[in-house]
Amino acid sequence: MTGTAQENAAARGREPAGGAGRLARSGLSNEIQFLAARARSLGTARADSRLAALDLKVRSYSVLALACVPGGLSQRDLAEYLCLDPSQIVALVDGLEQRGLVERRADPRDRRSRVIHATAAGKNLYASATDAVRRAEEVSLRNLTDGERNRLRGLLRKMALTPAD
Amino acid sequence: MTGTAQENAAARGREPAGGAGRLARSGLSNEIQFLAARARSLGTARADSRLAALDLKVRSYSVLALACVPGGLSQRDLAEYLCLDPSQIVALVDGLEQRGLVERRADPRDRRSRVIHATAAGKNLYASATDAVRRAEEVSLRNLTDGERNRLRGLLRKMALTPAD
DNA sequence: TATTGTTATACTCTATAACTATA
DNA sequence: TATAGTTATAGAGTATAACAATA
Repeated sequence: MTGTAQENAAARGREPAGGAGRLARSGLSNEIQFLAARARSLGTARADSRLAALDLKVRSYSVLALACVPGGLSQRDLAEYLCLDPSQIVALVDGLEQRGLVERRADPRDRRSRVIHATAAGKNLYASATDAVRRAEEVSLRNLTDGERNRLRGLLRKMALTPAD
Repeated sequence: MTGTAQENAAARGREPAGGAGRLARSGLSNEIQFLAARARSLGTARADSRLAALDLKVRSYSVLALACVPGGLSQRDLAEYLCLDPSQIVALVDGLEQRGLVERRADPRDRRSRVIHATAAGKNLYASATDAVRRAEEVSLRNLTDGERNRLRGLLRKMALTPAD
């Protein structure tokens, strides 16, 4: 066997399954935004299926992760970090709070604000959840070396984590 | 003025707006999947707002883009590339077809399949749409050099465009 | 038997506006 | 007057199963 599967398919005069070869030549596949969207779609599906055993999804897992940040974060902060509307945070925090995983604490410096903290149970579940998410991410990144993963992480941080417009 | 805005904020003893500093230290912000999801959220919002003038969204724009690939693609292919269920493609193609932007053609080699082709009007609109999308992407990538953009594109292609599990 | 496109349906997610309590 | 959280509601997106036509 010589050459890649795609080269072999091309040598046989047809595209690989699903016509992925033609996609690779479309303008879309050179758009960083499209690639990020595809990476996200494939990745959340993989993570959701692994988080299901813990009765979590990527969305609730993300809230739990931020609730584990020392000092906690306000619901406003959660909305901003997760690119969700503040009204959507309510149900997510409600669900975790009813399971005893997080709690809303009063902010002594601003009584309008509620600071979300993970409970001990929440931190325990978060530890299991990060393992599940890491295994899912391992699948998504299977074609990248450690060095490539670090470079990709740095570039994405620069793209997605820098101050807004 | 010396130092970054974040350093200045830290020097004043508080976090930058929205507590972004604390986010940067959370485990979440080191997950490539989370960063890809954030990049996608911010990017699609920017692109959608610019595509609105053309009566398109990122989803319909993506279908139009693939319809412009020479030879066209089956609806099954569209679903696979866009990570959507085949049943969702129907309404997207319907909408574009009713506007005369794409057409369903019979596949002579498989009469079950319909090949989606962009019309001349569709190709014209696609040209305007790619400009709009490029301007939106420019905002998302404003902190990256050309070299960094090329590296990011290559890494994302490797991550999101390689054969499935 | 399996696959393509399609329809129908229910479910989740998302966006918007309004309300309350605080600031 | 503005902001944090909340509620209600409508709209958009998504997943599933079933069906007809074709392979």
